[in-house]
Amino acid sequence: MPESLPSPGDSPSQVPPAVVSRLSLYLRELQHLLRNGQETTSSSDLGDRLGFSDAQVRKDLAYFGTFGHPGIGYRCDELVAAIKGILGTHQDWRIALVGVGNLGRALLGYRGFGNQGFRIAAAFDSDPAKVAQPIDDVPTYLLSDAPRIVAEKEIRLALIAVPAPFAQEVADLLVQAGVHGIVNFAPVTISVPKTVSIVEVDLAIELEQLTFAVVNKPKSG
Amino acid sequence: MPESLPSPGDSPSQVPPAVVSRLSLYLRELQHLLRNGQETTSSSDLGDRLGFSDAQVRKDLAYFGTFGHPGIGYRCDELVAAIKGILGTHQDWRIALVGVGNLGRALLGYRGFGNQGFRIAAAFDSDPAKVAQPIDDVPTYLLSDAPRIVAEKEIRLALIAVPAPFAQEVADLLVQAGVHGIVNFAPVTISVPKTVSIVEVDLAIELEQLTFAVVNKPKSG
DNA sequence: TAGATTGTTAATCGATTAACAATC
DNA sequence: TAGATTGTTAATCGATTAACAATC
Repeated sequence: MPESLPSPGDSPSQVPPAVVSRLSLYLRELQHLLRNGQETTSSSDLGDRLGFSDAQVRKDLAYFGTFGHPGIGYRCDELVAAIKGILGTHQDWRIALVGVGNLGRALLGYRGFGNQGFRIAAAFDSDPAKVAQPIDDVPTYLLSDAPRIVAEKEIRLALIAVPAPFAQEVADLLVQAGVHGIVNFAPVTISVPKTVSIVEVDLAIELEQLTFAVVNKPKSG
Repeated sequence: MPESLPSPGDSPSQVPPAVVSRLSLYLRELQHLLRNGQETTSSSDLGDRLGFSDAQVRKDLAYFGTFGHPGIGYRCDELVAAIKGILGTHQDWRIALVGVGNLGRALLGYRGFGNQGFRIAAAFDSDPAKVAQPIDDVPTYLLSDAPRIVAEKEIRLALIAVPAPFAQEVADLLVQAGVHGIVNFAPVTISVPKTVSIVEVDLAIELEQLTFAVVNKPKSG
């Protein structure tokens, strides 16, 4: 039987960042197994599916507690709940989206946040024409209303989908408004206070990782 | 004066993956410096801007050759050319996009590939209605035409932007058609032969990394 | 020249892997 | 019970940092 579920904030102060991203992969795979009716799994099964060793799966989880059953493995539903607790996604998170261009609209239309505990609760743009009406049921506002709306709706995360030259000022405004975490899609490094977390997603960089790998493959053309 | 430019494929067989992703960040920052008229930089300047140590910048570059000038630093244009050579983006890459939904259309409309050496040369979907006409000047085709079009246009990279349940079969088809590298936006782990490179981009996972960081911040609410 | 900065080696630090007693 | 599998410790491996001679 597992210990009491971990509550967010309990995590040991020094967990390697790589561990946290694997946790997300474990979660995704466990949810997949559950959908297929599989009730338990083991560190070697889970590792095999994702390309990690059984030892790594167990070590990663051990940073946060003991969630398995010796001789049995892990109950998928228990481990899902445990990992959600660790990642902080047992609660729902409201998100602000800034920038209602092509990418912004795609993010607004993306189903797939929902079942992971995320919801875009407001979208902002500085162009009045783009925020004239709700998009995919998400209310839209002028960027200048962000401080008020973020406070009212208790929004803590934001997605920045504006052109690169505006990303830093938008980030500053969001931080000012009380946002604690930002995913930045603009291809520029932005700086935020140490109290704010940031994740950068840059498509060109992902593609460069790919070309490097392709060009340096052992052999195949 | 730098050695001859590295040509793709020259890279030492064992370069840590983290080094390659920093290389992309160096490139992005160097291009930013160039646009601002800055002709040279140093490992400590570059490191400061991105949050790395000067030693790390120099060590990363040393995996691939010597590109700096002792006492002077690095000429931005030389280093840009060198890094593009390493990453393989000195040449242009043609890309296939599969899945013309919300995300697919956003990717088609994304300006920002272009100046990094990438171009979406064809878009595919299995719904005839979605591929009735070009989108943002990109020709669209039925997915079943992918093998022929990929060969004709000498496409080597692909973006998968289809719903999760279809991602694996689309990947299989693309590999069959001769694609060497895939960026997968579907929230599912897909497997490809060892000769094919893959990069996974999952928005929910990025957000989970963020909530973990937010929930575990030293202190701030 | 003196000051700045590289490329590289050696030392430190951190993460992964292997092994195994404890458990079901 | 015998077989399976965990959680954890110790050993290995790899990446980062610090230091410095060489260079401009």
